[in-house]
Amino acid sequence: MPRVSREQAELNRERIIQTAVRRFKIGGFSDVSVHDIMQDAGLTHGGFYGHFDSKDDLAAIACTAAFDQSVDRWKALVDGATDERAFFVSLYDYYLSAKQRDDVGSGCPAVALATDASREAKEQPARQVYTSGIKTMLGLLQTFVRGRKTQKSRDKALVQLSTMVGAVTLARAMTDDKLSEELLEAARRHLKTHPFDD
Amino acid sequence: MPRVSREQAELNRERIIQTAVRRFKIGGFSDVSVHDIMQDAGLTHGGFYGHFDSKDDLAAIACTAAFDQSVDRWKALVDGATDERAFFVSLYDYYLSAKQRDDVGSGCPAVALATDASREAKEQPARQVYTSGIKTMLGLLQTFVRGRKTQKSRDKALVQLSTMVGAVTLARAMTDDKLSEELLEAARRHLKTHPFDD
DNA sequence: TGTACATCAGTGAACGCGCGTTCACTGATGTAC
DNA sequence: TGTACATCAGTGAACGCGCGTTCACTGATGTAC
Repeated sequence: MPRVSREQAELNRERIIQTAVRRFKIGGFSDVSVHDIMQDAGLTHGGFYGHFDSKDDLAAIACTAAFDQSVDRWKALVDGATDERAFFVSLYDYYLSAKQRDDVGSGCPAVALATDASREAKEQPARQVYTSGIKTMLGLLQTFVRGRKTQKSRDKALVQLSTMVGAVTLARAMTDDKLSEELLEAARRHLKTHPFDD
Repeated sequence: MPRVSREQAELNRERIIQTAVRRFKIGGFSDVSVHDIMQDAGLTHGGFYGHFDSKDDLAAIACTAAFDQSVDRWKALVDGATDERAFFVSLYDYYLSAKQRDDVGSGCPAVALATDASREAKEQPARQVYTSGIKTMLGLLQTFVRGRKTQKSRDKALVQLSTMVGAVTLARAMTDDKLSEELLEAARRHLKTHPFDD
């Protein structure tokens, strides 16, 4: 059934992007094919180039969408928290949970796309989008660290993100469930014990 | 020139493995082809299956070799250090350096292969090898943490590795050199300021 | 509001290419005498 | 030690397959009157 309404075409485009976000996070840019994404979105591969210039083009767009969604989720945690400490505790509990570890498709793009971004050329839009996504997250973290303009608060945000990203990255790779849980639990305990303003 | 000596054949095999270690760390398991590796090792692709059962087989073997080399490097740092604190400082300075960030082929497999491992099925040998490599590294770290049998020292090792892996992973993905350096510097400063036995 | 036609979103066959793997072949190496 | 022959490490063409991308086609949507 060719030719759908413009409204439907726009919905299809959005569905392709959302599917790409999920698939790229799970499988990486190069292991997920245009055919995979289009089929998953309920369309055929030929129509892809009516929506996007190339697979790389979609990768950059999907990367942008992924960080937008993730940043929105963080902001929702901010709104739901009574003070800075409560924000960080809810962030740790969410970020370092088994749920976020296992549901890669819905999880944080900072973890899922880090290696994919680093393997792209520096000129590739997807890698630049990834970099600016990380900057946004660091900015958000630092905003909620006490004494937010100091070197110490900056370091805190950088180390905090590194620890969270590293813990989830390692936890996802383990075949040993107990060790995987231990990694998340240790990071949670550490970050809560050595709070953002120590 | 077909048929080389058995000695030379063994050297060729070792060269293929070493080439695979470097290439897989840089490009990932699936983006590096058998042809790439064989050519890089100065051979033609057809001979590959005289040495290995499959590409997956090589991936597992290369993963083992990569961790062996990395663990040896850590042990050399142990031998070169006067006390535990000196060991950790030299580890941080080495691990969180621009050199280790930029030379992915020679760098730590825990960072380079983390996402590749996590995208393999749990039954895949390469992922199991990755997991046991991480266990070895954690064991080494914990051995040199004061009070090495406590929950605290275990957590310390887990968090330490997470922070190092996360910082290098993110630093590698950044297109912004200053931010990349900042990530490494913040992790170095943090880990040295909050020492292993705090 | 109804009709005639132009537009264009989506389809699926086709393209050239590189992949992992196989295999008949080559000729130096290894071995038996 | 020298010779004859078997072995087998490495070669490169070939396989079926899936990739990103292109394109002629279809028929419902959008538009002009």
